[in-house]
Amino acid sequence: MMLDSAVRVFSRRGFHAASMDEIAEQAGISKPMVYAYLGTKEELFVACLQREGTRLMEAIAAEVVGADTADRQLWRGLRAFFTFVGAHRDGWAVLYRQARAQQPFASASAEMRERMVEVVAMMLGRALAAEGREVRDTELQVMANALVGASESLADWLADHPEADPEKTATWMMNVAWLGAAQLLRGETWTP
Amino acid sequence: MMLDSAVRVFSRRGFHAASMDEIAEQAGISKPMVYAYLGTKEELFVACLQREGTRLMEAIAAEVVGADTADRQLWRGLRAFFTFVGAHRDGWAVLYRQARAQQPFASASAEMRERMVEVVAMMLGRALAAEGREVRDTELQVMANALVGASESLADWLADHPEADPEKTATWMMNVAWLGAAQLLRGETWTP
Amino acid sequence: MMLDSAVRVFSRRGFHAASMDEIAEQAGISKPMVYAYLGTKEELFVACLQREGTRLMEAIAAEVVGADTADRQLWRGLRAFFTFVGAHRDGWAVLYRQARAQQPFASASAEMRERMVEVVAMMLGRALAAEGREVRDTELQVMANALVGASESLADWLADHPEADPEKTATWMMNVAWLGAAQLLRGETWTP
Amino acid sequence: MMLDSAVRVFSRRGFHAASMDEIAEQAGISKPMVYAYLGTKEELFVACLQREGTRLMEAIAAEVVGADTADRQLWRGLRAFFTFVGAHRDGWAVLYRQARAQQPFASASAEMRERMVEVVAMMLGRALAAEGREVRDTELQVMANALVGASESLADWLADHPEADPEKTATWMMNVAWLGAAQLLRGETWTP
DNA sequence: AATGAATGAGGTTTCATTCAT
DNA sequence: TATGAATGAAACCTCATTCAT
Repeated sequence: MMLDSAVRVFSRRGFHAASMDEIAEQAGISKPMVYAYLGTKEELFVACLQREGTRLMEAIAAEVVGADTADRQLWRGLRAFFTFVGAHRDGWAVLYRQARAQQPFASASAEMRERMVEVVAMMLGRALAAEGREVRDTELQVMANALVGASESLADWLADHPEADPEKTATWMMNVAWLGAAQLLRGETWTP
Repeated sequence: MMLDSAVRVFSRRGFHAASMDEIAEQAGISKPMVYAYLGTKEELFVACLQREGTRLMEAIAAEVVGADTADRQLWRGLRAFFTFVGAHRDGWAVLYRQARAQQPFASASAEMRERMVEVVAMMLGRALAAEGREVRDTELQVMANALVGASESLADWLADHPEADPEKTATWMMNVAWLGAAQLLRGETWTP
Repeated sequence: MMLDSAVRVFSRRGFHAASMDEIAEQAGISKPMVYAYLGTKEELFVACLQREGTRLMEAIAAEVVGADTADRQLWRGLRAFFTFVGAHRDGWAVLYRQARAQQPFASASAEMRERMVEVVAMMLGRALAAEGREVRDTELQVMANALVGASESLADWLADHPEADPEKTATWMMNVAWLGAAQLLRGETWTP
Repeated sequence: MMLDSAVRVFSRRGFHAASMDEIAEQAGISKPMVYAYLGTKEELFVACLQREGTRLMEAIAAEVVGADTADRQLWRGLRAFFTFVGAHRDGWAVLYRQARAQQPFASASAEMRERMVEVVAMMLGRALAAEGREVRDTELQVMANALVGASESLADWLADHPEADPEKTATWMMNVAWLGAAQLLRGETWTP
């Protein structure tokens, strides 16, 4: 399928170095077709990004749904995330990294990220509410942001280490996120 | 100065969209001079990256030095980091993001990041040793990676929110990193 | 045709001064087409050289074939050569001259010339053998080299003198080559 | 000296690839000096050409002067020529080759060559007159042209074969020129 | 799930050449 | 046998993008 070829080429070469010629060739069709169906190179990239992004979101949502407590929600979300990234090693992570850096996609990817952060923030918010506590929204945002950033970072690490295990990575991430450095240093651990 | 102009243009446009013409013009000199002094476009970008990277490292190192306990080291490092990023809003964060995505610089920036992660890992390792505990090296790496990732993420956030306060951001980050979500949810906080 | 334009422009301006822009314009197409079909500027020049060289070689070979004695072979070869050069006045001679001087083509053109010299040397060798005589190979080579050089020289002269007659030039060359100055001075002549 | 450096660089790199920077560096002075004393790159090349050309001419003239008969004049001229070329292996031949091919020097080098051809033609003319014979001027020109061309060719050959002996080369050339192929094939030789 | 052929526009890079000292 | 620093101009090459079929 066309988008698959595009994702592959964009990942391998990077947005700029990727040529429409190569993408068309990979897809086994002619360039004008690519333009007819997906439009401009930029639009094509955005299309790739959105498809992959949606898939990721859905994968996570599907997993999180069944959990009740905050920590189990977080855990399942993380596991789904890393599993997805691990399964699309040179798809998602690379594409996403590009999108965040390349000027014309900054907004598109920022928006996606925003959605993600929002979800995490909401999750944390609900957990707080359940404890009868409340936190200013900004703090929640920042906390969520940090969690997302840490996850992205480990996702990159995962994409670069083919031998690494997604589930184990998720566990580590969960520990860092849930317990924090202090507890970890004290020997506490969180296990599913 | 020439590097300043280059940093500015690279940040605004992105590596590829940045033209040597614009950089030269910004610097108030002619293109051949840029080539004479900094070499190729790629070399120029690397030069920018290195200068900013070095400055950042130095800023952090200078602050960390005076701290004794692990948490204070972490705190001071974070504060220095966010202060620096806040002061160079469209310098470091953007450049660094680019470097990580753009093919030819992937390795160079990966190396820099590796150094950073290494430092954090070492810090955590020493803290562990002080507690008489020991952890497998990979786990340390992953933990450090997560912390660095979270910080990068907040750095981006900071770069995108001109009104945000670096020191406060650092505090939040410290809380997330040190206490973890669980403690935070319980209402605990870490304060300098 | 594209190669024709290229030959024309290369001849007029010289390899370096010739611009791909001008070649494309002469051919009535756009620059990218030139690159698409013939490749790099260097490759384009080589293509010109080879086409013209092959044509020349074929023209000579076709004529020489029918001759039996050494002098008639030489005569026919020379006639074919000068006729060809006369008919492509600003093609072959100029291109060839360039190739010999321009660094990147030195070896390619040297090779072509070597083939030519080899042919002449072989012809002389056979003539000698027919007379029951034998000569060291180096001497044969040098002699052939001299003949080829003399021919090249007259070819240049012919290219520069539009009014000159190729066949008459061939006759002169034949006389010089076959009889040598001594005989010519004595009033002897060789006629077809 | 400046011209020496220029000759060396032009020979090694070719006119175009030679950079004024390298020439100045070789000469151990600064570029503006080169411009101050020798002018433009083209003028510099012409200056090289003329100096070397003059030296060659003088070397030949000095030798020819003492000879009486035509064949001895020719012989001495040839010997002087090849000796000179042999002694300046990568000076004269390469420079001259370039000059003949590179557009802006075509006329300058043609003129030099014309002088040479003229001298040879005159020599042949005198020899003919001494024999009481007379030939149309054009024929004389063409004959001289052929001789000069053959010599140039062997000069190139000599420049490319460091082990070759100039005097022996001159002898071969003399034989070809004086006796012609027919006599050589019959086993006749000319010896000084 | 058409395409081959064509192009406009732009970018990096390199030098010959010249001021200002 | 002055020079360091600067530049204008131009050349090669590539690619996203579109007609004409």
